[in-house]
Amino acid sequence: MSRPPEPILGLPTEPTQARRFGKTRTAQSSAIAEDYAELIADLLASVGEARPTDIARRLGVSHATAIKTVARLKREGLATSRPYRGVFLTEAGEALAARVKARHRLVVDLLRAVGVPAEAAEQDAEGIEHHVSDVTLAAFEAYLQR
Amino acid sequence: MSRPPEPILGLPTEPTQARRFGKTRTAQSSAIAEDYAELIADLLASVGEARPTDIARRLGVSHATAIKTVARLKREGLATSRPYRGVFLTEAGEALAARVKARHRLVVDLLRAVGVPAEAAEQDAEGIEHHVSDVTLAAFEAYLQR
DNA sequence: CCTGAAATGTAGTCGCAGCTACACTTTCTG
DNA sequence: CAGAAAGTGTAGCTGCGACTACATTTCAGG
Ligand SMILES: [Mn+2]
Ligand SMILES: [Mn+2]
Ligand SMILES: [Mn+2]
Ligand SMILES: [Mn+2]
Repeated sequence: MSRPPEPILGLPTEPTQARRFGKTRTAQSSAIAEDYAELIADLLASVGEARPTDIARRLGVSHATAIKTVARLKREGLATSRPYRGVFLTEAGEALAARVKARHRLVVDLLRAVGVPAEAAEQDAEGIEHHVSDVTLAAFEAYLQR
Repeated sequence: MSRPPEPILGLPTEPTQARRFGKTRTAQSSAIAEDYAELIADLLASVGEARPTDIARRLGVSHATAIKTVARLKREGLATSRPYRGVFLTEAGEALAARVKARHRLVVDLLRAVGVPAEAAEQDAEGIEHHVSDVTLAAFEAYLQR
């Protein structure tokens, strides 16, 4: 007979903590897809096309890396592309990009609102955004409208 | 002759954006080490030892994964361990754990302060914490003392 | 309209973080 | 104190995201 999960002083319960870390890992694995979707949408909107080289330069990675990751987006139904013809977003990809872009803005705004300097806010938001849940996002929105 | 880097409407300049994404990638690669250090310190403080199985259960990963990652921490000079004898932190590891723990608390407190519900704050902080720079952290602290 | 530069694609390698399976050691317990 | 249970370690596999090197295709200037 195994002992019942005895809670430890100050620490969350074991399954609770495991679930939290697990969700964080999941969020992390979608982070790159989110950034690609957002960036591709931005490029399509501002310059009319999203070429692998441009994506790569903006992300600071090699073009080979960008191309491989775009292949993953295609596998996941977020993007389309044909050889030598640039990258586009599917409906799902555009929807993701829109959500991600709105969230990005909100996170930056919240950081600015609590006194974080502009460049730090932009920098940190790039990572933070991927870990902000809908509940938290709603709280940010409420806070900003107060 | 290559065209001068013409800025694009609404988008950050190319090198700026690349630098931001790069820093985010770097932060991400230290995230796991940070969580391990914090957790090992917590276990040592609360139950007196940090066994691979406990670490694994708390993180929600297999014990094999925990052991491999601890090996990486040892390589990086953050932890020590001997076969079948549990894991300990080096001075560097303890210093990291202390910083990480303080930052974790501050992030949760900030989220709570702007109206994020308790569980969402705890959950999201687990990922957010790894992307909060010192500048942002200072701003959080100032805000909380307003 | 040719040709060289730029972009694109592909192959192969690496480290990390996950997993399962299995072997071995330590600890607990009847 | 012997055997069972629990913990530990190792091997081998996967996918991802990064890289370099090289081959191929497109495209723009002369
Ligand atoms: Mn981002
Ligand atoms: Mn973003
Ligand atoms: Mn964390
Ligand atoms: Mn933490």
